[in-house]
Formats: sequence, structure tokens, C-alpha cells
Amino acid sequence: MGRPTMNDVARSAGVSLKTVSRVVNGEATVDPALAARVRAAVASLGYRPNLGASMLRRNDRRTRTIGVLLEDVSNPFSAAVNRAIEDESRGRGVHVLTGSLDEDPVRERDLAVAFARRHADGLILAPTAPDQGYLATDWQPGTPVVFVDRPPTGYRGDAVLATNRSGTAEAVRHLVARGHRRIAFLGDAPRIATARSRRQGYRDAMREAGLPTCETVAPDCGAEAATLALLTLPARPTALFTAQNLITIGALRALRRLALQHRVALIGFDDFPLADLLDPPVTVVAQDPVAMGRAAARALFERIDGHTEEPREISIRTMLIPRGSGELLPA
Amino acid sequence: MGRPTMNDVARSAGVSLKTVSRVVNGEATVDPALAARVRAAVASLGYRPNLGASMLRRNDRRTRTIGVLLEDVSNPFSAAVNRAIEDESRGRGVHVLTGSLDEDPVRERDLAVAFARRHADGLILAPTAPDQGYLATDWQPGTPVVFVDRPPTGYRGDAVLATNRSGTAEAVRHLVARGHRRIAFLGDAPRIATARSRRQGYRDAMREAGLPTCETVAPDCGAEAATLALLTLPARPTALFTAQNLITIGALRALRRLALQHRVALIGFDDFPLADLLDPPVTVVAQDPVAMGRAAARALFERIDGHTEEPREISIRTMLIPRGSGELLPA
DNA sequence: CTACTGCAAGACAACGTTGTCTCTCGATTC
DNA sequence: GAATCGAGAGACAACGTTGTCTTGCAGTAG
Repeated sequence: MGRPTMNDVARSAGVSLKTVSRVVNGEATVDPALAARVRAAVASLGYRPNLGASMLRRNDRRTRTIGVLLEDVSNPFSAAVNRAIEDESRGRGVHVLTGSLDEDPVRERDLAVAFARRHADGLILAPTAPDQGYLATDWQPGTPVVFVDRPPTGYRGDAVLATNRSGTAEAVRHLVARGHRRIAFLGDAPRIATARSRRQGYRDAMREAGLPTCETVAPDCGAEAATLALLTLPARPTALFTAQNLITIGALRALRRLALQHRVALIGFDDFPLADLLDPPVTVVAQDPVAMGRAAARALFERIDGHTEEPREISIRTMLIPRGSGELLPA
Repeated sequence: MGRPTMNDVARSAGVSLKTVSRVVNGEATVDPALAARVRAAVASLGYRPNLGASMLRRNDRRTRTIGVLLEDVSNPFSAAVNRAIEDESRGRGVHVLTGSLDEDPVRERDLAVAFARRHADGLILAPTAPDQGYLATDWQPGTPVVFVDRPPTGYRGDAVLATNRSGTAEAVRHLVARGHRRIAFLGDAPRIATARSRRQGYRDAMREAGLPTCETVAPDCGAEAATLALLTLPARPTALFTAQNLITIGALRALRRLALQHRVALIGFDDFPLADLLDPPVTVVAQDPVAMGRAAARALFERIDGHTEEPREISIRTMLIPRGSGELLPA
């Protein structure tokens, strides 16, 4: 004997199947006495409606589930986006299936397919594959996709992006204004869209100031080594811009190691907890992952509700938070 | 016209519905020529099986979905647990529905009910309600629940717990061994099970050493104020044990504010990023959230696979990581 | 040449629910 | 007092799949 069904409840209450359905769905056209009998039977049998079966039959064909694919739900940025999406979904009775991509294009595609099979009502995706063209065949046409953090390639959809380029340019100008002329940029591989935008911002500001650029690609795990190499150059930079969280932390370690943390300025992209408790406190270009998650969820739900305008690009402003490390003057 | 169904594929390939089903499910008893026709039709129509309908009819009645309810998927501990569960599920083709409870018992129950309606195959729960007795009526009997981080009350199930009590006692002994006699404990309200265990560990060690206890309940948001109050007492403690992440950080801020960070020792429960870059580096009792998530997921899958032994309690060892703040000597 | 075997493929019911149609019966209207 | 109406309740089909049973047909043995 599996779990009880509406039929079991109907038999137990001595009414028809359909009457149970009406009571369970709160339709008003049921005699209060019958409704009470039904509710008693529901309680005594421990009946619980089968959402899958109900979905199958209903006209709106909604599973009230969305898929969320982020870089890694355990990193602070993705986790905050994830949480904001959850909060935005809660009020609508929508639940969230999550997946971490770890920069793996195959996983991105596999999980998109898996969520499509589950008939998710929509997808929020921080793309990692070089191209999202596969969505045209693997994702259900007509079911909305909203991109977050990184723009899509080869597929059209709303995108919620931080002001990567202008935010970085602002930070570099901040360094220039304090007299720095040798400002190095440490960033991710240009394969990643956000890395490209931030690099552009750096170049914008350096060109404006008529300064030569100095760019390094720093792998997440090798950021400390890359920074050490940079800082032991003959004409070492007097300021660093680190274009991503893990790189910032690697750079901090390198500066600490060389006891240069009070002599070389540093601004990092993306805020992190305790940045203000370090010595010196770390100046950052803060993103607003909560606003990004919220905006993405809202855009998705608008589409799910039938909005059918041209895809939009929604910018979430970054904010320069001066704390000390970015205000150090050149030696 | 909605998305194509097996029937559409069958018509398009000129075969029966059932043959399509066989091909889609990879059954061997289909003529290769027919199978090829079916596959072509699947591709050309963009057919994607409806997992909900399939679930409904299949004998095993599995949704290949589990529910995960944690304190807050954006806090580093929960996020790491969440990620470990995801990794453990991936290989089994199981997807994860997540929810954040924010210490709200109502939300715990509501989300458990919602996941039950969705026929999740199992639930991993970090309980926040004072009692999980509701599961007996609201959760499907026979569908497994595994508890993580905190033990259940009023319901039996496997539980994966950190060594809260012994880990705390070890840390307090560490302080005692360095000559501290006035050691204060700052912890969460005793409503929370882990807070109680850690408090017990503190009492164990203090009694062992014959020292008087000094305990404060510090709300997450007011940890800094609570610490300030404690440190301005006439006979102020020479060492602090903070029983939780946010409290540790509040205490750090308070110590910094009073410029006591090099004079009052501090050990915190639960590690956090950058603890080693602070001044002084922060000694912690580290939990292993990845091991906890993994153990919980494995236990759940064993139950789903039919294991039916007595519920177990699985301990995940904490580890004292001496970094500096816990090795300061009393003034 | 007939009867039997085996296997591929189709017909049909069923999973648990909701949409639609029909029926009954009491209340309202002229 | 007969015709009309409305509302509550049930019968039945349908959603998209899979389990089971039946059919048809080729191959084999007697």
C-alpha cells in the first residue's frame, strides 16, 4: 500500500473523487457538511496531494519550479545571488532547483537539459560555456531564461550584469588621482566575459591618464605566485587592481609575505567579509549580488507571466568602497 | 500547440506510442531501423520526455529529487553543506531543492510540507523548530529524513553532527593551559541545540580546571555590543570563547575598538575565510561542513536505497587550528 | 505442410489528478 | 401549479507516460 490517493479519501468519506478534488483545492461550491467529512478523511489517512499528477492535468502546465545554475553555490557571490532568488521566489510559491557549474561547459548543458526534462518554468543562468546556442535545441522554446553575472552568447535573453567596466575604470581613476602611475591589473582569463569587461575598464582609465598598461592573467589558485612575481620586478607597480575575489586574496597574501601591504596600494573587484578588519582595510569595488539575484528573479517571473518584450540588459551598479588599501600613496 | 509529446513523435515516425517509449528508454527490443526513425523524429520535433508524467506511471515512484533545508544558503557554513550535498547527488542523477529557514519554525514546517507534496525522495534538514514531531503527520512516513548540524527532537532519523561539546572543551582547555583563569563564553540562545552543546563543553572544561564560569548570550547582531560590555567590566576576562561565526566577528570588532586584540585571547567556533590574515590571526575550532554535507547525503541515499537499520548519529570531528589569537597569554 | 516457438510491435489500461458535462433536486417565478 | 433556474455533486475523459497483455509474423521442428 503506497501513499493514499484522492480515491482513497473519497471512498473513506463516502463522496465522489471530484468532490475531494474540490475540497482540496478550496473551491467554494461544496456543502460544508461534506467538506468537513472530506477534511476529516484527509487528516485521518494522512493524504497529501500529488503535485506531479496535478501538474500533468492542470491547464496552466506550471511546475512552480525554476532552475538556477551558478558558478558554485558555496562561493559567497553565487550564494548571495542564490539566496536572493530564493527570497524572491518564496512569495510566489515557486521552488528552486540549484546547480553548480564550476566553469564546466558540459555541466552547464547537462543541467539545462535535466531541468528542461523536469519542465522547470524558467531558468536563471550564470553562463560558463563559450556559447549558449545549445539552448535553442536543448531548452524548451518559449520557456524563459534570464542570464545573471555574465551575458549570453548565441542566445537571446534578459541579462542582469554588474557595471564591470565602468566600476573598474572608476577604481583605476581613484588610484591615478592619488598619483599612481605604475598600476598593474591582475585578472582572470579573457575567456570569461566579466574578466574582459573589467580589463576594458582598466584600459579605459589608463588610456585616459596616458599611462602604460601592465596586465597579468592570474589563475585562481596561482594568484599569490603571480603577484609575487609582479612585485619583485625591477620597476614594480605602486598599485594593484585585482579583478576578482580570489585574486584579491592571493594578492593580499603576497603583499603580506613581502611586508609591502602598507606600501603598495590595492583595490579589488568584489567585496568580501572582513575586508574592513584587515590591515590595512581593503578598498574594493563592491558588487551587489543580492540586487542581482533579485533583479534576475523578477525579470524571470515577468517573462513567466507572459511579458514578451525585447530582451533587456539590466545593470546593477557597483560601488567603490574606500577603506585604506586603495588610498595609499605611491612611495 | 504546446511541447511535443510521445504521441506526436509516434505519429511523425509512423510507429506506435509504445515503440517511442521503448526507444526513449533505451530498451533493446526495437528494430534498429525503427529506432533510427524514432530518433530522427525526436530530434526534428525537439521532443523532450515529461519526467512528471513518467514518474506518475513508473513503478518505483521516484522523483529523483531531494529537499535540503538549511539555516541560510548564503552563509558560508550552510553554503558549503549545500554544495557537498549537491556533489554527492550529482552522480546519482538526483537534483536538489533548497530552502533557507532563517531560524523560523513556521518556514521549516511549510517547506517540509511543500517538498512532501512534490514527492521528494528524501529530506536533509538542519532543524530550527523546537520540535520535529510535525514530520510524523506532515512528512510522508517511509520517506527518509536525515538531520544535519542539529539533532532532531520528537522524530527519529539519522543525524550528522559536529563534535560541538568536545571540540569546545578542547579549545577551552587550550586557553586554560596558557594560564587563563577568567575565560568568558559568548554563545547563542540555548534554544539552539548546538549552542547548548558548546556551552556544555565550556562548562566541562571549566569545571575540570576548577574555574568559575562566565556566560553571555550574544544575539548575532548584538555580538559586538555584548563583547564591549564584557570587556569593560572591572575584572575583565583575559580570554574569550565565541561559540559561533557571527559572534566571533562581532567580538573581533569589539576587541579592535578597544585596542585589546593583542591582550585578550580569543578562540572562535567555526572557521571563516581570512581568519589567518587578521592581526592577530584567529584561532578557531574548525568544523568540516563539506564532510557533514557529504555524510548526510550518503546516509540519505542509503535510506532511499532501502537501508532500514536503527537511526544512527554520525559525528564529524572538529579541529582546533591555533593561529595566534588563542595563544595570547594573560596579561 | 502443419503446428509450434519466440520475439518485435502494437493495443489498452493505469498512474493521480483536474476540466467539462450531465444529472438531480429544491427554490423561484409567473 | 407548471416551468424555469441554479447550484451542488457525480460521471467521465484527458494529461503524458509505462506496465501488461495481445497480435502478427518469421523461423523451426515434426
